[in-house]
Amino acid sequence: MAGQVQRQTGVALWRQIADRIRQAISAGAYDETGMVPPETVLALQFGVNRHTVRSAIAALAQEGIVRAVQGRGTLIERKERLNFPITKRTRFTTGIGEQAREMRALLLSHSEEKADADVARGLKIRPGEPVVRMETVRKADGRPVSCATAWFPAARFGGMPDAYKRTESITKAFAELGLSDYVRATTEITAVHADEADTAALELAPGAILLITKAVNTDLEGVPVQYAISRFAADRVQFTIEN
Amino acid sequence: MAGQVQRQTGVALWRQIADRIRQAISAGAYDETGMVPPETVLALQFGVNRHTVRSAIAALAQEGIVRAVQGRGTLIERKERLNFPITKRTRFTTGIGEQAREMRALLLSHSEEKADADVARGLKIRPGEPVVRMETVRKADGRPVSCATAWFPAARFGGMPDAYKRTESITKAFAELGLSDYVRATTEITAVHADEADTAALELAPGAILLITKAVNTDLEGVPVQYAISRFAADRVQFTIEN
DNA sequence: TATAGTTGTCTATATCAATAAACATTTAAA
DNA sequence: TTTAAATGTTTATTGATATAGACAACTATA
Repeated sequence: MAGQVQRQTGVALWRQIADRIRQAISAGAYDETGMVPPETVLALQFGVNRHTVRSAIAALAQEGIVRAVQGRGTLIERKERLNFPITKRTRFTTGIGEQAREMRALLLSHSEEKADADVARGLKIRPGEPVVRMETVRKADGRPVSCATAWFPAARFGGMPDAYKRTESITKAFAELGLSDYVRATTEITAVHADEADTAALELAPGAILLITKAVNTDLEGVPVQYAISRFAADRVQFTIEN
Repeated sequence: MAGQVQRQTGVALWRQIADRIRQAISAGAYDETGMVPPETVLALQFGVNRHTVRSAIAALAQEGIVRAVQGRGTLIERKERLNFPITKRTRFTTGIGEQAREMRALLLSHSEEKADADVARGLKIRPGEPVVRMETVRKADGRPVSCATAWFPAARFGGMPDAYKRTESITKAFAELGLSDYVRATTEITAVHADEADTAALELAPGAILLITKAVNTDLEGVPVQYAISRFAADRVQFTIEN
């Protein structure tokens, strides 16, 4: 873990250090001991006071990633990064499903609305045409992985919210509505800092990073059936594109 | 631009606000006027003091994104986000090339070394086999877009650094070395906070986000010819995956 | 030439972030 | 039972961050 922390950047040192340790844990840097190095060692490594390191560790403990035990050291509690393959047949459940014991997909809310310019472009319909909108959260072993907003053409998939709520699966919901197969047409990926709403919904550390995908799924004739903007907790996932 | 800023997160308010404004500019939120809203309006919007907004704007001015003019307002100087398609035939120059006036690819350093476990897995060779390693920076219109570390099997592509330095293109360098075509096999995408070295190399705002790709290119027989880890300035690029 | 609207500067104060040094408490091993 | 090594607590001090209010300087427009 080379490289020093930066001062006067608007990002507190304890937060930079917390981010670095979280990343090191996720990369398996402390797998031999299962513990974070002693506070004094970290303080020396980062060139800061021990109290600053303690603030960082307190933040990681708050996230449930480590647990400090007096006299022993700081134990690593959780170490995860889910892999999410993006392919022509991208499905959440088969992509992440095998990597976690329990998968949940929750429908937070839904509504019928008119397509705005962005949605219309994604679904290749005219702006103003009716679409069904769903807000969902997906969890792996109880931990939120992503928030998503998805739109479907209302005429064809008006029953989507109901079917999704029952099946907890886009694929199964599509099947119930008569669409047995679909493919991923395009995926757009960006990264931003999480805003307040997503920080709460994804149970993130404040100021955390989101990976954002904008995806279009089509039926086998190439007609768009779903446009979705998903927001992933960047420190819990990675994407893999296989060509 | 809904949502308030968060306090006591280790990320200074002026920095959160700078990030939000930068993003809003990039999304085209102020295209009508070409100006950022007045400081008093922003202060009200974000629920902070005007001085805090001024700190944010000062940071953006430092980055060259806006320019504050007394009596007039704060003008938007630069507004960019390059699109980077990831396909079977992913090439940097054809992907980004058309979106910028001038493209440069600079070789910072290179060396011959033994493949470590990660590189060996990528190139499907045995750990310890000789590889050529190159550190490169790619720029669009003078602004750094990405830093990359690339490895090539030394036996086959020992001349890579020299060819790359002359041609400023992986594709052309491969061609010179007898490989007329290659395809992208896998791409892995993650996001992290930039460390000090990348902040400097990419001329980033401190604490900025990096999009990281780990990619393997193979020849037409499927033999790996390149393994590369690229680090992109997240607020300057987006990836598009077409299936 | 006023005037409204904007950015620039100044002073003062409160809170958060970071350092420093010393000591207490707990754990594990000698 | 010591002892070393680790985390926990306390106090004090400094610098960065944020708020508050007032006023100056500049621009565009009525």
